[in-house]
Amino acid sequence: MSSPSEGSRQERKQRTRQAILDAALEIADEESLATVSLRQVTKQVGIVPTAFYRHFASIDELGLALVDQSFASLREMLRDVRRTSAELRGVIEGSVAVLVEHVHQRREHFRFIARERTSGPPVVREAIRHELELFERELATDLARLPNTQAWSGDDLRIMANLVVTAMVSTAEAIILAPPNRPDVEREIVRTAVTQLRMIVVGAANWRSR
Amino acid sequence: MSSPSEGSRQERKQRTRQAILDAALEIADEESLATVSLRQVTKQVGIVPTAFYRHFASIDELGLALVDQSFASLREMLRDVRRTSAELRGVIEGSVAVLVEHVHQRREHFRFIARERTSGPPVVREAIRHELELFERELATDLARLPNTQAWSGDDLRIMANLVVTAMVSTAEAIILAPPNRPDVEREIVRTAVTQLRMIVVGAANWRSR
DNA sequence: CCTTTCAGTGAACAGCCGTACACTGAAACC
DNA sequence: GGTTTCAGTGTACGGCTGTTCACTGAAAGG
Repeated sequence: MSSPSEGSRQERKQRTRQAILDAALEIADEESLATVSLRQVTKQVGIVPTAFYRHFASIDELGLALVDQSFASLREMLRDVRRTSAELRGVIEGSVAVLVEHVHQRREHFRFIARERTSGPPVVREAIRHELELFERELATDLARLPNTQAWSGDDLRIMANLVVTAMVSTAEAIILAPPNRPDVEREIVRTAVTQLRMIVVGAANWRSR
Repeated sequence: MSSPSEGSRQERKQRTRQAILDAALEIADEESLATVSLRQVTKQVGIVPTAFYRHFASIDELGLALVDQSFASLREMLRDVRRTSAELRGVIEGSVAVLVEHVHQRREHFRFIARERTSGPPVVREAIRHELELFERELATDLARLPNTQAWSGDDLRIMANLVVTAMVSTAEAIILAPPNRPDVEREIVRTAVTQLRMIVVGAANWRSR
């Protein structure tokens, strides 16, 4: 009559799995994935420590699952950037606005990537590095559609994409770090990001045409 | 006759303190400062765990001391950049070369900053953020001496310095991550860094003069 | 020379860590 | 309806964690 929860067995398993991922993400947010213990996570979920192994073989594997989910958020953002860029002028302003919106919506995912990229378990670090490289390539194809970039080499597009990604990761970090409910601080960050993107775009164009 | 080691009492204390810092830096390099335990460190130094407290009140305090030493390395680099930039043409190439050299020489310090900036204990994170801000300001005054920047606002100089620091931190990370004894890979990183700095400098100049 | 200082010692503590193993009981299957 | 599957349970283990406290013995100071 009264099940411990709704749904079929595999639905319930999936829900527990997601609860573990959410709990780990939340705990890791305080310091880093390296400080997340299996026991903390399971306690927060409300299951016994050993039940963890029904879902993941190790914390590393859990970390890789978090990488997947975090990059899903990142790609969602890229889709939004493409959609809004097609509509109207002000590509740079629009893109930064989308970035800001997504960082707020999926704050923990963006912070996870920024953080574990340099500090996580080696496997996780490697996975993030790889995903970021793919992401850069995707961005490079978008940049190729900008005006004044038709004659560029693939190399130069990749270099520019790398710089843009670096600057945007840094912008995301700044937004995350900023105190909440301070629209003035955030507007300043946006202004900096927009200016930096302009420097990059205009600079790349002028440098190439020489 | 045979002392446990040379030197006066406070000299020996200073040497032990440095040994603790070195050991912590080495252990943190594997994952992060958050995974460094007092017992690991003291074991590596060859002293008993409780002796740690004769030098630091906590791991956090040790972390702050590491921030100091790491930024000393960073400032040493900036001094070298200034010295070589004054001599000759090719400011960008010269500066990147200096960066590469210093990253190799003080690899663990650079990695420590890049890593703990986002993942360390909150106090350490905050200290690094603050030091990086000072560093950016220092760099901004240097950038003001470049050609075509006389008319710039302080704001724009700061924004540009921020972008340069971001790009150089990213370059340092790439060098550290690169497999050793692969001059081809490293040359590619240098080429990317130089191109990116050119994009920034040329772009900033052109954008401003409009 | 006698006293004070203090870096390093060593035992003991309570608490958390990952993981092993045998188990239960309800859902899924035939 | 009887059997199988399997998410979650409960106990137990050795090992590592930070921190306490009283101590030793050599260097520093009067």
